[in-house]
Amino acid sequence: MARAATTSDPFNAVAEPRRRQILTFLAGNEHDVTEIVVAVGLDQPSVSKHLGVLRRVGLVRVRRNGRHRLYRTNAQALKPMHDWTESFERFWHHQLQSVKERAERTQAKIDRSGPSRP
Amino acid sequence: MARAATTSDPFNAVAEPRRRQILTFLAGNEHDVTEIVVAVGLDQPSVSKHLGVLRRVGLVRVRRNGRHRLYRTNAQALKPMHDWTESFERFWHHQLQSVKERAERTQAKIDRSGPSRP
DNA sequence: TTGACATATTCCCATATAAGAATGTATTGT
DNA sequence: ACAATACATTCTTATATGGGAATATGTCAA
Repeated sequence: MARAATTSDPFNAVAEPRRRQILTFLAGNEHDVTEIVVAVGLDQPSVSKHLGVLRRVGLVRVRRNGRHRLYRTNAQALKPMHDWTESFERFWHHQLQSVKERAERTQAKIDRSGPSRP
Repeated sequence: MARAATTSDPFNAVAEPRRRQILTFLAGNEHDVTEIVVAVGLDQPSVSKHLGVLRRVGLVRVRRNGRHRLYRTNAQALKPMHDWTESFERFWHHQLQSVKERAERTQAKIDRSGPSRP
């Protein structure tokens, strides 16, 4: 069996680099499909399929305007990912702190050993 | 072609729910493989394979202790994901703000229309 | 050395995709 | 109504897994 469907899991939907690229492009401003095609350098059907995935997991919203469809990133749908990664924040702080302290101890040792000589 | 290899992209490595589960379990405390097997309810070979993926992308570190291998989450490797999602933070704030303002306008309209009646 | 225990690796298979090509479907302008 | 424009969908195919089973590797204890 393979992993959970990209169509139901934001983590999986975002695992595809092109889709991240699209989400970044659509953050802030609406764009129609043709503009997205130009921006990401993929053919139109591929873009439409990626947009379909993003739409099904709620990562983008669509609005119709004549024969154009205007897409934009629904940033709120990324908040769960942000929250999940954030739950590790205190650990990477710990680790960075450890590295820093070790470096300081090492430096102190060097200092105590007196001036370096050729 | 399929997506970027799970072995080279942290986003993709984390797309698998079991691996997220493992990372959460290994955050803060070291655990050997048998403990992980019990914690996530998978068979040992599957766990070892997931750990292999996580190790190759740097999301976990290993330390050998006798015949045991102690794994722990390398939280720092999650920071890029945190940063990426965070770049959308101002947009979801905007959107939440819009929702809030619309609600307030609606409420004001209701208030102006006078007390409700049966 | 032998055996038990802890892990990793390999092989096989079913499934999920992503890209590419071709085709279908609206919607607008004339 | 008709052609053109803008997208979506379907079909096919090559590839990447994830799980299960079996097996290999490594390390400690007696």
